[in-house]
Amino acid sequence: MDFNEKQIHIIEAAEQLFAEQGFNGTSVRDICEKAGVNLAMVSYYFGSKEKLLEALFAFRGEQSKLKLENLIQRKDLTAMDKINQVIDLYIDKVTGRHAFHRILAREQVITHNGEIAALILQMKKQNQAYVIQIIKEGKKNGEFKKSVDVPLLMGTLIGTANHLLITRHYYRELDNKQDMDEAEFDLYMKKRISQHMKTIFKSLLTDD
Amino acid sequence: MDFNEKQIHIIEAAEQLFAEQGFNGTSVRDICEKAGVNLAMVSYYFGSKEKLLEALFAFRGEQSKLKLENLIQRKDLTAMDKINQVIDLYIDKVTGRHAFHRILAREQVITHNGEIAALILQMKKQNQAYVIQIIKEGKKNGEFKKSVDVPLLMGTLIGTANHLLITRHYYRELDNKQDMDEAEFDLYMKKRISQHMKTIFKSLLTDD
Amino acid sequence: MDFNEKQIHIIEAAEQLFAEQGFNGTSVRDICEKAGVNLAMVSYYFGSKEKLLEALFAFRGEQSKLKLENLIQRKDLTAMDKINQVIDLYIDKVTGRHAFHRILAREQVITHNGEIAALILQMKKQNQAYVIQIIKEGKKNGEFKKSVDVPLLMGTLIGTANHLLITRHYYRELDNKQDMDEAEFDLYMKKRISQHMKTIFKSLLTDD
Amino acid sequence: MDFNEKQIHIIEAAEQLFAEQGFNGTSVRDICEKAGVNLAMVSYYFGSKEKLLEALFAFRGEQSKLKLENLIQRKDLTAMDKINQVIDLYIDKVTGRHAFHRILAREQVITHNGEIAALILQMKKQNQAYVIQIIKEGKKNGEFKKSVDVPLLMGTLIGTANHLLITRHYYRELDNKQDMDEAEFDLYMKKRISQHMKTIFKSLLTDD
DNA sequence: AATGAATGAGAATTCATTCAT
DNA sequence: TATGAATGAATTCTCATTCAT
Repeated sequence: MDFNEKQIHIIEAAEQLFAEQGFNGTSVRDICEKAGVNLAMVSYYFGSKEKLLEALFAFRGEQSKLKLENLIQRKDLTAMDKINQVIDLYIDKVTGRHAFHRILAREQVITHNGEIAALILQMKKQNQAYVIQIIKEGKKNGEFKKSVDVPLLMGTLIGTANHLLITRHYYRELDNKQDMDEAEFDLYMKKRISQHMKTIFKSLLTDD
Repeated sequence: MDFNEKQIHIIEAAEQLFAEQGFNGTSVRDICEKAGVNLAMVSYYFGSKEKLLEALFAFRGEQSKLKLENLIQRKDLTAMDKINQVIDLYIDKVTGRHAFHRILAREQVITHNGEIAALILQMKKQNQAYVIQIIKEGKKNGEFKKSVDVPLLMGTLIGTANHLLITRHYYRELDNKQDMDEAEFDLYMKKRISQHMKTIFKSLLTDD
Repeated sequence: MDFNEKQIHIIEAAEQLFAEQGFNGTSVRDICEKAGVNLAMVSYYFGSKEKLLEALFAFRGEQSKLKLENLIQRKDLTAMDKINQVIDLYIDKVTGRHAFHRILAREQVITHNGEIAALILQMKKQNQAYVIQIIKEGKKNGEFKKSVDVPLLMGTLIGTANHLLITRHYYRELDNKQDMDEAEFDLYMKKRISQHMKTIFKSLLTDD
Repeated sequence: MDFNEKQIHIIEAAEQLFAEQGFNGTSVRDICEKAGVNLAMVSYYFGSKEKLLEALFAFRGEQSKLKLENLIQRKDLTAMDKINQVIDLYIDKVTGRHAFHRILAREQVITHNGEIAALILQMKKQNQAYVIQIIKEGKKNGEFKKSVDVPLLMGTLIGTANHLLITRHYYRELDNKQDMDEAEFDLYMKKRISQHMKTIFKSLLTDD
């Protein structure tokens, strides 16, 4: 779990490429070229391409939980505020420059690797626990009325954000936004998705 | 667009494997072995592995629109009924034995192929048009009150259904359902997802 | 040695392609497409691709000797006239639309096939015999003085004509004739080669 | 243009095989077996079979010009001597163990590759320039009288030498030299061709 | 007499990985 | 610690040919 600078550099190159081209669509040569390191370095540092993927998951998984942990403990926010921040946090992760979540969206590929599956499961459990806690809190103080299927709700958030991100180029055409530049359109979609998810969460959690 | 029996057989074998292992993770050898045909048949019938994927999209795309078309014209259903049926129709497609939609969920891989991207865009446009029509109808007759971002709502349906399907094995563990057999658990998840999506749609479309 | 219309049609298609792309560079599929016949026809009619080449040699070899035979018997021409006509006849064959001689120029490929080698040898012997006869005649009547290595002289004619034909596009650039159209340039080269070869033959056969 | 020992070894193996069997008739497997290297080495070192051919042309092309350059500058030789040496130099190249010129004789195959065509054109231009210079020199000092089509004369030298080399086995039979061993016959042919070409050049360049 | 379907063998190339240095 | 060279296995695709009809 301790990666040196060069290893991190390789992991980040791999992350980009895996997100863009998939695991099988990315060659070790591609990764090393992008990272500007010798072809043998992946095997040397990680043992194999598959182990590099594991390293990537271990590396990014580590970083993920911190923000949620902090969020949950804040006293100055309502439960709804927190939920909204969770939403934006997820959307940020999915749309952000770290391509990790785009890789997660293709988990199938990875399913065969027990090591990785375990990491993902653990991450999901933890995140879910945080959200459940927020909702519990909201119910206790009367903000939230209804009961809700939290795991599915989290799946909705992740699934929707991922899907819309991956297929955003279709929305560009469907909405006739071809004149926007890439960055502008990404921001536009991000806000739109955020708004949409918040509406959903609010509907499901409150009486209106 | 006219495929003979053998071609369809190969397409179906490919569909399964592409869904399970991704396009790049599936070799022509795999496909031919699964289909029980000679290794050269993919090239012979489709020209290349990529063209086989195109054929798959052309083949399944064709079949998809019919059901929605029929649904929309029924006079005996309320708009909400129709929406609920649309939801079940999608979930059926995603969870059904035709693995086509699981492949769609990895559209990135495919994006580089203009032929396929065009097919998908067209399909999406059409499906969206149907749903918009249902919602319009619902508004007109007073069933639906609120305005809603239909493209994102469709994305929510597809994204959520896909994601939950793909990651369903996590829910097995999260919910302690390890004792259910595969089929039973799939049915359970299907119902749960359906319920969940219907709740979301209802919340967004009506005043409760 | 009796070919029906369809067989001749295939042979002619093959002739063109073999000349342009070589024997190994031409697929049976190419030939059948060019000839507009079913892919199985080459095997059906000729047994194999190699046998098709044999058939081509047998077919064109047959046609070749007639003109020389006629030429030799004419009484109205001097030996020098006849030699000059032999030169033009060869150049015509090499530059003409029948690509047969362009294939001959790549005999190496073919050398392994005894059947074909025998055909070529026989053809060469015969043609040489004709030329030797003309030269004998010329010496007898005092036209030609010198002795000459006839086989090599024939080789010079064929080798030069073939080589210049094959590499004629280089001469286009070397001579700055890029503005001439294909046909015009071919005619220009043909005349130039003819003139050149006649000068050589005259030098070698007469006292000037 | 800088090849290591192993690359040169592969190039030389390829050279032999391309000369014997043509480019299309030679598989990468053949080349690697002959060179005693791993099958993947051709791709590894040259990128592709086609690029290997380019490398071969670049490699041999480089070596070719040096000898002519030296020859032209010698003060102890008459122009005729130099011409005769040019002839022998070409015949040596064509008959020598370096199979490069036998490949050149099949230039058609290669024509589609612009890289190679350019290399050949440049080589031809240069060689021609050298010969033109020798002839100019000869005319200036009164050795040569007549004007001559130098490009065609060079074509005659190359075309004839190539053709006679390629078809030398026919001459074995035509001349009843079946009892000579391979090396002896090659030497015999070489001398004969040399004599023949010198006679032609002398006839065309001088008054007798 | 003719052909569409099928196939086994072989083609070139790419891949992840290893190893001597 | 780092790497250039090397490689065996696997990849997709093309090929000439066969065969049932």
